[in-house]
Amino acid sequence: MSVQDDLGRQMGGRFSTAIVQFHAAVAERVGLNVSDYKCAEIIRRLGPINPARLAAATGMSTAATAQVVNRLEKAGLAERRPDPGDGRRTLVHPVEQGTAQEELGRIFAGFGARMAAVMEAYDEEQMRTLLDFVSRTTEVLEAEAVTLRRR
Amino acid sequence: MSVQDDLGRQMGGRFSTAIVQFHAAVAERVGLNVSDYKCAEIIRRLGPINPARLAAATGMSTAATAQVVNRLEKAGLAERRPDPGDGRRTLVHPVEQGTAQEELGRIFAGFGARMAAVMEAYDEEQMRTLLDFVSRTTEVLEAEAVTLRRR
DNA sequence: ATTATTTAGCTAAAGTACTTAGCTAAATCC
DNA sequence: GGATTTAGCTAAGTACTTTAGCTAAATAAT
Repeated sequence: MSVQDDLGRQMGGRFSTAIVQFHAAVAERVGLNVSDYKCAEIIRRLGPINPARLAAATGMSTAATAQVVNRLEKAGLAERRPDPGDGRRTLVHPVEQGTAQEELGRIFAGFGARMAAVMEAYDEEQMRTLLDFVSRTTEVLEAEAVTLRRR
Repeated sequence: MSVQDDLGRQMGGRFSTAIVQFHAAVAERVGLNVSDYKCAEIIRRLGPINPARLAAATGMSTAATAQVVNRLEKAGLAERRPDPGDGRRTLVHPVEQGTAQEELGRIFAGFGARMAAVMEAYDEEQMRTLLDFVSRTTEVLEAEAVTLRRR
């Protein structure tokens, strides 16, 4: 039972479950379902984005994405605007102010503080190792997901 | 823009999305929805388990869990048996053989091989750091999820 | 230039999954 | 021995996702 095995087990089971549960709890707290919350995050992260790309990023159909955007507009978290360069296209813009955004800010401030406390245990060198590991693992996960879907 | 910020950003965004997407892809590949797949994993990991605990572990209602177990039984991934000690209780047992399990084995063998390649870059000391980080982060995530739901 | 095709996004209807409510049976309590 | 609690299930209602089909704008073809 090596350290590597421990790590693999932890990553595959409790850790990934914890991530999913945490995001589900955040979404619930803000009054969104998990899909809507995930889309809101992507919109905020990738700036103005068109529905097709949003659909591709989440793996959902474009129809489902349109309905997600409908709900996010109602919730005041996103806004549809016509693409000035192409009349067919729509750009979904993030809306930065509003109660939902403020609540999200508070939640992630609390989470950030706790993670900062965890981080204090590591020096610069170790943090570089952690970042490297997270980056590489992300790439493997993304690549595997694509491979699995492609077949 | 410190290494710590980079890590926080990566963890909050791309990494957690990648985990979710990967598990969704695996589930789809095996012909299950994400909830059913997650339950199957928990059943396999925690051995014979009763529906109430399974519901608590996933955050779903016991009613939804009963329906999940119905589908898993049909899929040949789990089996209900009466608890010998308490006639009210049911124990959900994992079923180890079958095509779905074999497919899962193949998928995780491939994933494991790629992660092993990532791991080669680290020595024992670094892997201990990684395991420590993952464990602590898991605890923070679980605690935060509970706190968010409690209020 | 006008028509045909492709592209982007949307709505509507159908299917699937989760929740709330209510039921049955076994164990425990008095 | 009857009342209450506990565990699990089914059924009906709600919500989200998909498939199918539509409209409008851009591009291609004749």
